[in-house]
Amino acid sequence: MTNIKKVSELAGVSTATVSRTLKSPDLVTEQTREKVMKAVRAAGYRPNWLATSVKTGKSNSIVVLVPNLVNPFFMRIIEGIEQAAQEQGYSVLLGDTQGKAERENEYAGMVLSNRADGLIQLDHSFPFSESDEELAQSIPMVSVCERIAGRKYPFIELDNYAASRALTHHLIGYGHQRFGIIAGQRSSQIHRDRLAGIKSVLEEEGIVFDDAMLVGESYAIDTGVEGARQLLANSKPPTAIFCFNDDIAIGAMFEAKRHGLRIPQDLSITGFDNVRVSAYMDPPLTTVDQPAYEMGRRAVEVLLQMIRREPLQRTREILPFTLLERQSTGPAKT
Amino acid sequence: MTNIKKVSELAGVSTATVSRTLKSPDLVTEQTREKVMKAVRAAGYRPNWLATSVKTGKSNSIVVLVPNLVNPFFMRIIEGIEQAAQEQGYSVLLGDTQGKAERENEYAGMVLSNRADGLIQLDHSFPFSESDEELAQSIPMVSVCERIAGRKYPFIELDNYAASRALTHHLIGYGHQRFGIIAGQRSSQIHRDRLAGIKSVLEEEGIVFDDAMLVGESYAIDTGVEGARQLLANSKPPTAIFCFNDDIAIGAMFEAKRHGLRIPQDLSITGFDNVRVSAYMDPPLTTVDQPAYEMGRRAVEVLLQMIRREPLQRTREILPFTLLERQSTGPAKT
DNA sequence: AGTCAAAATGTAACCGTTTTCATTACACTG
DNA sequence: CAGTGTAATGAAAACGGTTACATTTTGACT
Repeated sequence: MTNIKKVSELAGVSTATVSRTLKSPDLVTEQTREKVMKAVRAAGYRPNWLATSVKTGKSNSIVVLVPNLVNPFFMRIIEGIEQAAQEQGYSVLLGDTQGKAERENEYAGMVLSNRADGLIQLDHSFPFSESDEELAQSIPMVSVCERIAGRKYPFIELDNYAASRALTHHLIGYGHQRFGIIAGQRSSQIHRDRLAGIKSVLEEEGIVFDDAMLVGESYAIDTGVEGARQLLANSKPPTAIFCFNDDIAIGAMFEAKRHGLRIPQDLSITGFDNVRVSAYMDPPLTTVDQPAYEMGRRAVEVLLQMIRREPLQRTREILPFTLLERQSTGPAKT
Repeated sequence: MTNIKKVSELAGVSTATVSRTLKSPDLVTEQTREKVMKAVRAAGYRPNWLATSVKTGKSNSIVVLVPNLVNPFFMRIIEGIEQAAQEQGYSVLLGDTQGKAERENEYAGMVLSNRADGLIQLDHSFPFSESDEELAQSIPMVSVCERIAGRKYPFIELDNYAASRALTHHLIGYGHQRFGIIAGQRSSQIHRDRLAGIKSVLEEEGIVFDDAMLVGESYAIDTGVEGARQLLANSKPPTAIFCFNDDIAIGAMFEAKRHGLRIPQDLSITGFDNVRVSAYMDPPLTTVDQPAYEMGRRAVEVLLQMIRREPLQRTREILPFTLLERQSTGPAKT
C-alpha cells in the first residue's frame, strides 16, 4: 500500500507538505509542488479516502432510501439525486428497503455511524428505529414525493391535491359521472391528498362517490389488473378509472381490454407520474407529469444545505404538475 | 460526538474492552459486557464506521457502474446486486455514468482510493483511466450482461448467441423470410453475439440478410420508433423485426401501429430482456427472459470472492435464457 | 496454600490522513 | 547589519477506532 509517508520520503519532504500540495496547492512553492507531484505520480499515490474522511469527519456520502427499484418513477428521481450529488462531490449509497422497517433502520443507522452525512427518504416512514430516536433528531434528512409521517422534515413534493382536481375536472369535462379509483398504499399522505382532490371536485359537482369504488393497495401493475377486475365486475361499472400511478393504469388498461372494452370509447383511464412508457401505450396514457428528475436534484440541494448547517429558505416545496391529456381518456359512453 | 473513549470512561473500562464487547463479545465477561452495553446505551454510542474502516482497511462497499438508470432492466440487476450485497454486509455506491468515460474514471477511482473494495460494471467499457491502468490491475471487478472489452475480468452474462438463435427459429417457424433488426450500441459484445446468432440461423436456412435492414444504435424507446419508421419505409418491408431490447420493441410496436399495421398479423416483433411491462403490452411481447435479478446476485458473489482473494471456480458464467412466446409474433403474412 | 495455564483486561502502537503550532528561510526596512 | 514580518516547511498531535502485546485475574489442580 502506497501511503503519504512513502511519497513524502520519495519527494524528500514532510507528509504535511504532501498533504498540502494535494489539498491546498497554493500553500506550497512552485518547485516543491513539482517535486511532490512527481513523487505522487512515481508512486502511483492516491490519498486514502477513508483516512481523509475520518480525519475531517465528513463522508461526503448520502443514503437514499427507496421502497423498491422496480418502479421506474423512483429511478428517475434517483437519477436526479445521483447527478446533483455527483456534481457536489457527494456519492450515493443506495438503500433498497422493500418497505421493511428493519432495513430502513439499518440504512438509516449509516448516517448515525458517520458512514453518510445525510439521508433522502422516498417513502413516507420515519426510517430510524425507536432506539435511535434521540440520535436521529439532529441528522439531515429530506423526503421526496412523500412526507415523513408525523414529522417536520423538509420535503419536496407535487401538489397532489391540485393535480387530482385537474384530472377530475378533465374527466368531468368529458361527461363522466361514475368513477373508480385504484389506489396504492393507503397510509401515505399522497394517497390522502389525491383522494381528497378527487372527492373535493366530485362534491362540488354534486356527484356522490361510492367508497366501494375505491380499490387497490399497492403501486404495482398487478394491482391495476386486479383492481380493474373488481371495478368492472360491478353491476354499474365506472366509466372512468383514476389510477394512482402509471403502473396501475397499465395493468388496468390491460385488464379492461381483456374484458373487450375499448379505451377510451368504453372506459377512460388515467395514470399518475408519467413514466417513460406511458406515452407509448395503446392508447397513450392520460397522466400527470411529475418533474421527478428535478425533484431529485432539488432534494439534494436542500439536504446539502442541512448538512452544511445553512439556514433553509423553505422547508416544504410544492412543485408544479403538468396534466398530460393523451388518448386514454375521452367522452363518457352515454 | 460520543466516541469510544467516553463510553470506556462511563463504563470504567478501557477502550479496548469496549471495542471487544462490540466486535467480539465472547472475549469479554458476561458482567463487563453488561456494564459496557449499559454505557453504550446511556451514551447513545455508535462506532464511527469511518474509523473502523480506516483501521481495518476495508470499506465494505462496492461501486456499481451503470450507463443509465432509465432502463428498467438495469434496475432489476441492481436490485439483485443490492440485496446480495446487503446480506453480506456490503453497501452499494451507485454510479450513473451516462456512458461517459470521465464519469466512469471518477467512480472507478473510488476503489483505488479505498472508498470501495470492488466494482461491478454493467457497461462494456474498461472504467479506469489510462493513468490508473497499472493500479487497476489488481482490483476486484466483475461485469454483468456485458463483457469488458479486451480484458479478462470475470463476467456473468446470458447466452445471447443461443437466445438469438432461438428467437430466429421461432420466427422462421412462423414462416418469416424478411427480417429487420433494430439494435442498440454496436460496440458491445452482446450486440455481436445477438447479431451472429440471428445470422447463423438465417444462413443455415439459406436466407440472405440485407444489411440495410439493420438499424438503430441505442437501447431507447425512440430508437425503436425511429428504427421501425426506417424499416417500414422500405419498398420490401420486413415481416418480422428483432428488437435488441424490450424498450426498442415498445417503440417499434408503437410506430408500427401508427402505420396502421396489426401485430402480429401484419408484422411480428420480438424484444429482449423481459422487462416488467412487456407482458402487459398490446399485444404482450414475445421476448427473451434474462434472469436479471439472479445475475445481479451472482455478480456480487463472484466479486466478493475476488475481494476475499478466494480462488474463483469459474471466471465466466453463461446463464440460461427463457424464450417467452407471447402474442407479438405470429405467422408471416403471405 | 502454591502453581500455572487460561481468560480477561489494560496499555499503547497503529491505520493514513489533516492541521495546529513551531521553526526556518527569506526579503525588506531602517 | 540587526530587526522584523511573511511565506514555506516540518514535527507532532490529533481523528476514532482496532489489536498485538503485556499484565492482571481467575480458577482448576496439586
